[in-house]
Amino acid sequence: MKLRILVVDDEPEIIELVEFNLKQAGYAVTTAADGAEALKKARTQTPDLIVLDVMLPEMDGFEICKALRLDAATAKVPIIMLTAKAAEIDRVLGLELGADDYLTKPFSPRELLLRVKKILARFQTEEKPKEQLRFGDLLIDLPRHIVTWKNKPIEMTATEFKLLTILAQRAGRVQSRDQLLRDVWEYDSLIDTRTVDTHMRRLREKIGAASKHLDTVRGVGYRFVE
Amino acid sequence: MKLRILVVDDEPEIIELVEFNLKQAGYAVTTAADGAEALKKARTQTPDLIVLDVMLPEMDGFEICKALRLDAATAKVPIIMLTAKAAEIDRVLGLELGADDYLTKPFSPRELLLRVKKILARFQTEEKPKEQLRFGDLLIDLPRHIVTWKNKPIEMTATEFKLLTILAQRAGRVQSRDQLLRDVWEYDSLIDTRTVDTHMRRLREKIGAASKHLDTVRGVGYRFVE
DNA sequence: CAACCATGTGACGATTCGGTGACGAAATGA
DNA sequence: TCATTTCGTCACCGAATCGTCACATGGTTG
Repeated sequence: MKLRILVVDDEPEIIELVEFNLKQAGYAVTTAADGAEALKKARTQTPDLIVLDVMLPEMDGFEICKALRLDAATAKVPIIMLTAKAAEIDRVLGLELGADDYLTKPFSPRELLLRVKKILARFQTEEKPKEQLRFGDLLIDLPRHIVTWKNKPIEMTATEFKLLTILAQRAGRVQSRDQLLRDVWEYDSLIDTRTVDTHMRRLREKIGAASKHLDTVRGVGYRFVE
Repeated sequence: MKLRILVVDDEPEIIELVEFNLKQAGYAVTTAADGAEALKKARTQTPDLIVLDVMLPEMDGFEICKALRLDAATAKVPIIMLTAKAAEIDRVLGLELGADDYLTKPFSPRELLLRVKKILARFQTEEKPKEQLRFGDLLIDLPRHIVTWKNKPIEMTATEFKLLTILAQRAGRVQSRDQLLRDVWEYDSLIDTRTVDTHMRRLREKIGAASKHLDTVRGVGYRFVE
């Protein structure tokens, strides 16, 4: 499925340039020449990204941006602003507006593409955290704070649960002891890194057969294997 | 590591001026006087940025630009075009060429430096370090801390993994033993440089056929060849 | 060819690393 | 309050890994 991009600008040449390049790169592009059209298309087509010029007749880019954010249907769509003045950058990225990136004119098509890719990559991978993690017979239920093995509950402490969860959420990726200390214990560890080992041991003990998922990578850290 | 800039122009005065200023600013500069030379150097030296004059004998800047884009090895290098005519700007930044910025002659050295910095900053920050390195049948997965050859995992120790990774990330460039000690062992090595040899040997042993990628450069160090 | 130097190789002792059980402190809960 | 659970640290052990050495090998130089 192609990613959809809405381009908002009133200058036909810019529109043409941007549209051509984005289409070339495999995106589905729709365009709008003014604020009213932009808002309407944003709501009806739910694009994955909006490229928005600041300088527009009637409703300017700032206003459109604000309006987009206020509408629940479009509030979360990433926006890249096009601006002629470097001085406007602060306002563009400011809190009230919340654009996700900006480009100052003149910009090269390649530059635009880089930004588009970067922003889309960021938003695309930002999947909402799953409520349940399942690996074979092992089930981790985050909201319920329950772990089961073959449907049989496994008792464990809060720290152990968090440790297991963090590892499972990054299944496959090796986590160093320092990393784990930061993420599980949160405050910058005044804690001995060996503490992680002890908790891993207790965790392994409790989850029994499921401990086959918990891998030690000597000299590096621990890893959850699927 | 200094950023490398290739300057392409046929007028010696311009070359000299640009080269002096860029070097002053801490860049590594190489120059080319015509299209053929430019293409060759662009491919062999993999500069981080190319400053390209439009007006050149034989092959003009537009053609060179196009040729650079068509070659995978140079397609992603940002280009700043130098042009005498403001009227050419559209073409320079336009669809078919895709230069990343332009300067109209005459330009001041400060102006050039500003552009160079701007462009380099943009493209430099976009590059995220790769999570996977693939060379033929050899795959190095950094976050997973796994190396495979023809999809078959290769066991190795943490040090060996780091050594291989560092070499692979700098594929093609020879690394001295001292360099490797610094980067792999991190602290300023109280360690014998011959230790590197031993680890290279163990590494080669373990990765078997893939060791064809590991080159010894007599008298200098080791190199990862693609 | 001979001497020399850089690198490959195998072996070995030293060190590091992770698993483990134990213990007291801290937190929890009745 | 007291009993119980959970936590962080420690000491110890076996095993994996490391750094170094001595020697072999092979390329280079005169």
